[in-house]
Amino acid sequence: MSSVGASVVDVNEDESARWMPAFLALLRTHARLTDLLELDVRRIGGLSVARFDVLTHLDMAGGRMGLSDLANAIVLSPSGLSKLLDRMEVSGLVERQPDPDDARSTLATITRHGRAVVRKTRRHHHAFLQQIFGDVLDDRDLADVMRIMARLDAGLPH
Amino acid sequence: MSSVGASVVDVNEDESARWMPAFLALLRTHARLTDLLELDVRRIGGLSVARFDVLTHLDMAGGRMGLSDLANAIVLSPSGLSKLLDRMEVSGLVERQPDPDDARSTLATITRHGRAVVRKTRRHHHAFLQQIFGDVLDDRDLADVMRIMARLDAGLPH
DNA sequence: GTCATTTACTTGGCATGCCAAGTAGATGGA
DNA sequence: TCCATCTACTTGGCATGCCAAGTAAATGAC
Repeated sequence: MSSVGASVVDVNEDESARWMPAFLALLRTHARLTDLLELDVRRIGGLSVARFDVLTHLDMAGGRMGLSDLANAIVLSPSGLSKLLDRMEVSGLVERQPDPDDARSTLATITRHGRAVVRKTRRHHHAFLQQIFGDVLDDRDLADVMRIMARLDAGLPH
Repeated sequence: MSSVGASVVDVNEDESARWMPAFLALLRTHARLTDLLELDVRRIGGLSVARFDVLTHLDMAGGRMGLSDLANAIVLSPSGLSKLLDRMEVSGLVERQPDPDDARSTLATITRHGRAVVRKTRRHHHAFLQQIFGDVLDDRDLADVMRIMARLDAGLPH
């Protein structure tokens, strides 16, 4: 699923950086969290997160989207999406249709089966998220998360 | 590199969960952070994070480790490590040697080249981490991160 | 001592992803 | 109108990962 990575674990030969424990905790907890989310989504309807993302966006968009928009929405390269849709078509989750307005473009369409699976998955998954994130943190925690993430974001290049 | 995933972005059809913004901020910032770390490691010496992890652990362990221990240390499946080492041998970063104490076991050994690359990478990478994480957060932020991650950890199944 | 288990890897097969290159249709300017 | 460019995808090739199955060696129970 995902690894914490020792990219930094043993880097402090010289000075034991004071921020290292917090950084490692962040990586580790995030890894555990996302692993669980991945497993949860997979458990409910057999979807990978990538497939779930595609179906979620299609469903929210009314059932169909242009591939470019879709790739952009789920942060996936065009080639990655192309191959993902190939596999999802085999699974009967989506279909491709030519765009009547632009012959270069292709529309991805969610199937009845795909819609049923994603809606079921979404219901259960949301409940799971509530349980392992929402119920655990209080308002102060949430505010702190927002503040810290904002500071990190602001400090990041670009 | 990595995607935030819409796994939860659009899940709140009914109630807009109050924790959603914090959760999304956590995912997004973590994704940006790890993408940058990946790029940084790659830029310095051409290593992927997986390769860097292997070399780091080997170097710290004095140059050689049993494959099982190594796989465990970097949180990688045995088959994943086996294939990773195949590729790293081709690149001249590591070598395999039979374990004199147990014919089932294999030792991974870092090469001179591997050692040079990982040490150079480590120096630069640590400085980068200091810059985008250590310099940005103050002691209160770090304490908050630790507290929140601990709460989440405690609430996670298992 | 012998055989069922366990342990340690390797391989084959599949899922994901990315980049580079190729194909085809759409567009803008001369 | 015609061609250089763009835009939208698809393909081929490679890197990572995981699981299931296969091979070999070490261990443990009798």
